[in-house]
This record gives sequence, structure tokens and C-alpha cells, in this order.
Amino acid sequence: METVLSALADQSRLTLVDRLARGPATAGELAALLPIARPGVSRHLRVLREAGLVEVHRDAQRRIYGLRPQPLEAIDTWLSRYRALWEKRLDALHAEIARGKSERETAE
Amino acid sequence: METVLSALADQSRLTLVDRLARGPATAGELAALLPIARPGVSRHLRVLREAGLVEVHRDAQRRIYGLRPQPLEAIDTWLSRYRALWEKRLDALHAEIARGKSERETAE
DNA sequence: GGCTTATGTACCTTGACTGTTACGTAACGA
DNA sequence: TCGTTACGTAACAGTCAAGGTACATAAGCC
Repeated sequence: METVLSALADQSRLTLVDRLARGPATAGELAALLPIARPGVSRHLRVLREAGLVEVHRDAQRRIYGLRPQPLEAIDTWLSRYRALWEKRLDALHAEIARGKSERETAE
Repeated sequence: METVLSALADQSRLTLVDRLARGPATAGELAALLPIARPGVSRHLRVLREAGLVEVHRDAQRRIYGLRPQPLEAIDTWLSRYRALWEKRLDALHAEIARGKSERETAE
């Protein structure tokens, strides 16, 4: 959990993950998205790989990276423990809106 | 987004957030949960505060910390862009189960 | 006014992280 | 086979973050 959050706590890696959500890409394609030199991208990809967020397949001299959603699902699961905290707030808001609306309707 | 993920990418702060999800606590109560010295906890709490994950109220010489769910909601929203990636997989799994294990050949 | 309790800030050290350049490796293609 | 393409690792410098100790602040208590 902490490993995945650490891996995502970086704008460069977030950019890579965002891109990979739309489908696989080669290391070169991914590197083109970032304003840093290639070795830096390689290390970012390694961090994502070690966090289980991406997987690699070789295609001749190319490396095809793809997103592994499992760690993201783990975050989603962890987050679900807190979801009630803001859904309660939203429910209250919705109730407020509904109440205001009905009051207006009965008033008019 | 990156700020919140960075704040959460630390086991100590994750512990604090987990605790605060069950209700407010004083800095002292929170410090007792971590195996580090008090000033370290103060700094962790500051990181959480600057990420908008907690808020503080003074009560005489005590500081009462409470969880602010909004940043967590932001992560949930960000995550929703990826949710289809594993829900598709789960749907396929459910379909597979519903269909029964009669014919299996070119799957995956 | 002192003394204690509760908590934060200042400062320092150490270790990890990010980016760079230089180099290594592996596969394709003329 | 030799050059090119596509990636990665190695080594290094600068920055950042986490922990510790010492000190500051602030409010209650006697």
C-alpha cells in the first residue's frame, strides 16, 4: 500500500500511469512525454514496475509497457474505508437540496 | 493530487489518518501511536495539514486534530478514471462464472 | 509568579530520491 | 559484420525528507 502510494506520489510517474491507462506504450513513447532524459524515465518505470503498477513485454529491442490495475484497485479498497466520510456529507447536501426544493415547491 | 499522495506515502502518516478516520484526537494521543519522538509526529501532522488531510482546533494547550475527507475524495475521483480497468476484469470474471465452466479455449 | 503539561519550531545528520552524463547490451538491417 | 536503434545500468551531484536532541511557546495549576 505504502509502496504503491510512494510510486504514485510523483508527477512524472503519474503522467506515465495516465498515459498507460489509455493502452500500452513503448519506453520510447513514454519517455517522449516527460521533460527529462531517458535514464530518468527508465528509473521511473522501474519504480512503477516494482510497485506492480506496470508490466513489461519485450518486442525485439523494444519494451512494451502496460498498466496493471491491481494496485490501483487496492487503493480503491483502502479508500472505501473512508468513503462514508464524504458520502455522508454529500447525503446531507442532497437532503438539504431536496428539502429546499420541496420547501420552494410547497411555498410557491 | 501529488501533494496528497506524497502525504499518504508514509506509514507513520497512514497510521495517523487511519486513526483519525475513527474520530478526532489530540496530538498526544496521535503521538502515542507512533514509535518516534514527539517532534517527528508534529512534523508528520504538519505535512498532513498542508495537504489538507487534517484540520486542527485548539483546546487550551491541547490541539485537537480531525480528518478532512476532501483530499481523499479527490483521490477517489482521480481513481474513478481507472476503475473500468479492473471492473472490466471483474465483469469478465463474473460472466465467466455465470456462464459456467462449460467451454474454455481462446480466453486471455 | 514559578512549575507542569502539551505541543510546536530550530537545527543537524543521514539516507533516499531525482536528474545528468557516460557506458553497456541486445536486436534489427544493409 | 558493422552501424543504428532502443533501452537499461553505473556512477555522480544536488536536493529533500525523516528522525533525533535541544529549545520555545502557551495555557493551566498551586
